[in-house]
Amino acid sequence: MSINESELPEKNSSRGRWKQDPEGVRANILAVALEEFSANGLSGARMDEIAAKTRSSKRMIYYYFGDKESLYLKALEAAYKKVRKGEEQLELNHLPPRDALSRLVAFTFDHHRESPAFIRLVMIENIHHGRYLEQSDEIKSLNEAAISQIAGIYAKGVAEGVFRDGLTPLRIHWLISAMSFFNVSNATTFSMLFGPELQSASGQVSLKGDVCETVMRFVAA
Amino acid sequence: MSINESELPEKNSSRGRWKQDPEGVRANILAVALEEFSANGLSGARMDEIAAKTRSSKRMIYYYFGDKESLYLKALEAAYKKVRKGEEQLELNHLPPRDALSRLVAFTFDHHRESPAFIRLVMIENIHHGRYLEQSDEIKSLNEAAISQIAGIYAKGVAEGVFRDGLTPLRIHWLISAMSFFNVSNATTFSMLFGPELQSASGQVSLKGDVCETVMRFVAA
DNA sequence: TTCAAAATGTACTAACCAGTTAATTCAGTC
DNA sequence: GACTGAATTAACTGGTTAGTACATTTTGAA
Repeated sequence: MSINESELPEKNSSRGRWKQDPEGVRANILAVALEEFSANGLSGARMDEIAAKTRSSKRMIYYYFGDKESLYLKALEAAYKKVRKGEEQLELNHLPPRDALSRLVAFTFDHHRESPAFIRLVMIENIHHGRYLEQSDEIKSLNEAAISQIAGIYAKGVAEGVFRDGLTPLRIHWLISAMSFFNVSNATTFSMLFGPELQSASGQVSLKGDVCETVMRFVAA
Repeated sequence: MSINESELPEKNSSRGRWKQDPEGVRANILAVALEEFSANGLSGARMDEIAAKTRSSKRMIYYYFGDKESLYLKALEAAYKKVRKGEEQLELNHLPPRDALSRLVAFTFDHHRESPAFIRLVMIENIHHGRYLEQSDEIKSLNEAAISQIAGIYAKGVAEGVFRDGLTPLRIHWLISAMSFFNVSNATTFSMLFGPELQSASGQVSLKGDVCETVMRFVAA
C-alpha cells in the first residue's frame, strides 16, 4: 500500500544533531496533509494537527508549501497522481470488447473503493465548486486516457455488432463513474437510511455485479 | 462610540418598535443557516455570517438553537423534510409498471437537480461520517416510502413479466439514486475534467434519457 | 577553515470566531 | 399603567489557529 513511508530514523532529538532530507520531509508532509484534509476538509483540517503527525514541524510546512491553501492544492494533486498511477496498470486491448468493458467496470468499482481518501477529496473539492482543482492544469491533463480507453473498446464493440451505435465514450464513462463513486461517497448516509446490507462484504460483491450488469445492458446492441 | 441613530435597512432601528414573531425568526434563521452550511460546510460556515444574513441577530441564534452544531442538525433536518415533502406529490400507482418506473426515474433526476443545497448537505454529512444524521431519528423514519413505492412497481412488473425476477427494490433505488445524485454532486469536477457538455441544457436532457434507459434496461426481463 | 545558503527548531502574535454578559424593549395581564 | 416573562440588542471574552520572527544547525563549496 503506502510505498513511500521512508523510515527516517527517529524524530530528531531537540539537542542532538539532525540529518537533512528535504524530499523525505516534503513527501511526509504531503502524505499527512492528504490524510488530514481528506478526513476534515479544508477549513476543518488544523495545521497544528498536521504538523504534529508529521516527522517535522509546522515551520517546515510553511517553509515548503507557503500556506494552508497551497498545501491543500498540492495534496489534491498528489492524490490525483497516485490514483492515475494505479489506473495505468490495466491492459485491455487484447480482450474482446465485452470482456474488456466488463473488466474495466469491475476494476473501476474496486479501485474507487480502495481510494476513499481520494474520493473524499473530490467530494470536498466539489463542495468548494472546484476552486482549487481549477488552478491545477496538471490534473486536467491526466484525464484524456480514461476516455480514449473506452473509446477504443466501444468502437470495436460497435464494429463487431455487440454494442449499439449512437453512444459516446463520455456518457459510458459517466455511467461507470457515477455508480463507482456514489458507492463510496454516499456509503455512510445510504447505510444509515436504508440499512447496511449493500455495504457488507457480500453486498458489495452483488453490487459490483449489478454495476457491471448495468453497464453491459446499457451498451448492449 | 456614539449612540446609534443610523438606519439599518431591513432591520428594526433601535429606536423604533419591533414586532414579535418567534416562528418567523426561527424559520428565517433556519433558511439562512441551511444556505450557509450548504455553501461552506459545518466548519466553514461562520456564525457571524449567518447572523448577518438573518433578519435578527447572533444572540437570537443561540437563544433558539443553543450552539452551532445544533443549528446544523436542525438545518439538516429541515432540508430532508423539505425534499421529502416534494416527493410526496408523485402518484404512480395507476400506471403500468414500465411507465411508472420511467416516470419515477425522471422525477428523481429532476428533483435532485432542483435541490442542490440538499445534495451538498448530504455530501457534507458523508464527509462527517454521518455524525449528525445519526442523531436524528426523525430523518431515518422518512425513507421507507421511497423503497416501498419501488417495491410496488417492481412486484407488479415481475408479475406481468416485463421485469426480470431476482432483484430487490433497494438495489433499484440505489441505482436511481447513484446516477441522480452524482449528476449534481460531481457536476463541477466532472465538467472541469471532461468538459461541460453533459451539464449544458441539452446535455442534461440526453443524460436524463440515458439514466431512464439505464434503469429500464437493468430491470428489463 | 570559512562562509553563505539551505534547512530546522522555538516561541510568539495577531486575527478570528464560537459563545456570553448584561442591559433593553416588547406583548399580554391585572 | 405597572408588572412579568419572552424577545432582542450591542459589546465583550477567552480560547483557538493560521502564520511569523528569529535563532540555530547543517551542508557544500571555496
